[in-house]
Amino acid sequence: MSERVVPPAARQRRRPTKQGVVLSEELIVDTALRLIEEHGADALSVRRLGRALGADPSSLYRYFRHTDDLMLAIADELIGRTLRTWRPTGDWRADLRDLGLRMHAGALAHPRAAVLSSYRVTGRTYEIQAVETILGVLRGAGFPDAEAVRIYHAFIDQALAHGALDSASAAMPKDAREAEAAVWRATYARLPADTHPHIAATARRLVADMARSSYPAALDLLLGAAAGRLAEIRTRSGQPTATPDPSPEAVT
Amino acid sequence: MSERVVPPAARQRRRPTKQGVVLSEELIVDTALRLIEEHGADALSVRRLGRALGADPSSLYRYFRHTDDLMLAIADELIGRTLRTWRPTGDWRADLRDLGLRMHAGALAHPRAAVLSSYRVTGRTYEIQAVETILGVLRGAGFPDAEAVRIYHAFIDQALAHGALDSASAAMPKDAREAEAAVWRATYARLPADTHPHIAATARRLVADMARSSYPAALDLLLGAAAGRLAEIRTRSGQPTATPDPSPEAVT
DNA sequence: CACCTTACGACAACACTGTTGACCTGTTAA
DNA sequence: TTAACAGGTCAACAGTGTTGTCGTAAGGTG
Repeated sequence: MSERVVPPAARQRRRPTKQGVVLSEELIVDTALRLIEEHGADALSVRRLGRALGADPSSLYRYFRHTDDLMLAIADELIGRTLRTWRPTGDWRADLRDLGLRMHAGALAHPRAAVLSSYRVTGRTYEIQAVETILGVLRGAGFPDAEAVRIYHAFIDQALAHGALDSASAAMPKDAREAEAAVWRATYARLPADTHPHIAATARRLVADMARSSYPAALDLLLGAAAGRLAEIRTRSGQPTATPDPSPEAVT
Repeated sequence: MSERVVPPAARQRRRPTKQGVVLSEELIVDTALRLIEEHGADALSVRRLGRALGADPSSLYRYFRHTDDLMLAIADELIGRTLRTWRPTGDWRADLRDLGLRMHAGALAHPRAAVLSSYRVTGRTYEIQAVETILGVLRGAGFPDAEAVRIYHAFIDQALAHGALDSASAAMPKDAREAEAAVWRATYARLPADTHPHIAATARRLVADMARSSYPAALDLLLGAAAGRLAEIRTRSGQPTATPDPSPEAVT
């Protein structure tokens, strides 16, 4: 097989497709994202993507070794898009909160890509850029290196894990998703108080609350804990903790 | 089609398979779990499962409407197994910590099943039992209903999300997992300080820290925040926050 | 014990999936 | 002008979930 995929830099013979399209890694990724967005998560298959591009499915294997590779490229593009819409203000807590929410929203906009990429390390440019940026925010805020790394890890894992969780339900076929909602209403909301007193007592709240994502609350929790650590560190290191921390613990 | 699946209670004609196996919902679920565990996540397909059971694939559709149904049954069995090994002591914080860690461990023990079941609501017996139990612990500890529901939601989502995240990497084929680790060492640990100062400064810590799960830390964070809320609630409601919480809200 | 009903396992087919080896042709460098 | 070869195309393979149809053996009934 020698090597089927040629590194993008070396590409030059840009022969058009039978239908007149000139393929490129970029065009493929963009089309894949559009496909996911328009026709749902299950719409992304090599064959469908080929059809959408106006090319034979097997052409894609000249650009990506396998579907997984393509997914990583898509994931990195998503990271890039999120990063580009983010405007840091200098307030580390507000900035990280904003970034976390944007990452989560980005994941929800492309559920299938998010699910796949949550546990993968792409090692591509945008991912590296994101790591560098977040570490920069934390170290800039005054966290010592060990602490910065630990908080970075917690922050990114939380964003990815919740993003994947919420994406996964969003990526389910519509009828399955409706069936889930029906389970809450039909099963949980109707359990008798004598066998399931706690569920019965909280049924209304339960049904309402479970329909929402728990990410924003979890994010604020994490940032709150980090802020606490920072204050502690500042006090200990001589600086007499002056900043009164005006964070408005608002949970959407 | 009338109805292909017969409710388990009504089953009586237990005709054996050509290969002599007598099918049952239970046997199918157990075999599926074994299959997932032994041969990886992709090993679970209707056809493979049929082969492992010694039955025609289509027979399974007499027991489950579609694969999704089967996955829910598997997920519920997993919940049940976790719940059965858990012994509550009456100390809500310790109990929830223990349960969270057990759920996480259970997920890691069956990585492929955990990934698939993390985002689904089964509505089956064990899941209902788990919800009732956790709500009971929280309400027994003195959390008002609204708070109990909110904390329950955060707790369960966190356990599921981290369980799925950590399971997903554990479920990757071995060579892919090694490739990921290599990315950290080969890419991140070698970025020059002039273009990526923050990564370069923390590279060693970063590589070491990213190899571990962030769940235990995240769990303690959550429980700490909940404990803080509880103290606040008690003070406000007149009780001068002294009681060391002896409530034995043990739910079987 | 024989009969009838029907649950349920088996079979074959459908439309789909990712992936690969062989082939052929247009582009480009020499 | 020509030769090399990148890269698009084709056909095929092995797999997937799912369903309509059919035959048969198990069970209740008389």
